[in-house]
Amino acid sequence: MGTNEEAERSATQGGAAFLLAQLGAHAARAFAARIAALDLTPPQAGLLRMLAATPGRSQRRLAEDLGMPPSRFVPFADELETRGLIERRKNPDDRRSHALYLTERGVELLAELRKVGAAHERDVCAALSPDEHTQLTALLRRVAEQQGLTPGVHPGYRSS
Amino acid sequence: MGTNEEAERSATQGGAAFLLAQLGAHAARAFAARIAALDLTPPQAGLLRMLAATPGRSQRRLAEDLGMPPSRFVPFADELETRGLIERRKNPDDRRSHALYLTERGVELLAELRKVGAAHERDVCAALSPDEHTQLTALLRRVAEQQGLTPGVHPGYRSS
DNA sequence: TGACAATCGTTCAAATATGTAATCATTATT
DNA sequence: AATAATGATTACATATTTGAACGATTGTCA
Repeated sequence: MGTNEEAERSATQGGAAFLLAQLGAHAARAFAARIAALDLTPPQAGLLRMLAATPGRSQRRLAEDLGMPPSRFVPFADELETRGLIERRKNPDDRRSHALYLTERGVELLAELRKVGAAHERDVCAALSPDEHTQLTALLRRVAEQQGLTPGVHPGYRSS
Repeated sequence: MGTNEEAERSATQGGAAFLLAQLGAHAARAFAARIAALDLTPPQAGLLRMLAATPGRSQRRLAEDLGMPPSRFVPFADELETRGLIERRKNPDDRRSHALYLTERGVELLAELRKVGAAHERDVCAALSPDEHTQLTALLRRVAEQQGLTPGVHPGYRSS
């Protein structure tokens, strides 16, 4: 009678949690492919966004929110600084920490990034009507909030 | 007027695509933490599910669907075989390929896995009413289908 | 004030993971 | 029968990631 099959499907493979993981990986990969045209990886794009939202943060806190160990953050920020997208300044109040800021070029690239993000959003949700799109976003936002996720922060990699 | 802020939020950080990526990573990580109690990683759980769905497939096809190169699949299957969860049998029709099957213990562990999956589903969607839960699942399923995702297959890692 | 612990950024070496190419057995092609 | 192609495996070379250690600076407390 196929009840067995139905139960299995709904439990692990067809449930919302699995679909979230599957679609999340798909959306992340598609986004990565798009921003590769700007020579950016998702964590790099994340840093630019974080600096636009709250400039002048220390590397340690940024690394924490990005979910990477400080030792890995150093070469990560190095490349972005070499490319002239971000800037390290000495914090006058605490001279051992570096405050990070977007450069002018960084702000420009962020504008490009937003265009790409909008196109990505449209593409991923192409199956839905405008109403449904709004509906989905609202549901997801509530789930994210209840799960304790920080808005706008994508913890790509976990660590110690 | 805050319109600027609003636009930025909706474009990249608050859109459905970003929420999908964020929630997907969160759900995947939470699931990984749960099945760690069974000494399983997400790819390992995926293989068990795939073998339950269609037994006797060749390693190459399984590796393909799992998104890993065949060379990496070998030690991956080795461990599961050592632990007595899966079994390699010579395919009589084509003796160079190995057909993979679940052992009895593998079937038992899969039952445990389903319980964990159900608990995970409940936890992730705790913010939603039963109706909303159904609604979300339906929306996600349509998006997944339109994006061309294979049902029940989570391409954890991409490769060549 | 001065000694000591804690923090930030950084570097470095070791462990780990990952992909590519070569290898062996078997099967398909001609 | 000779040759090409395929599946599983191995070997190796390379990249990634981690954890500890270090110098510089700041906080704490006697």
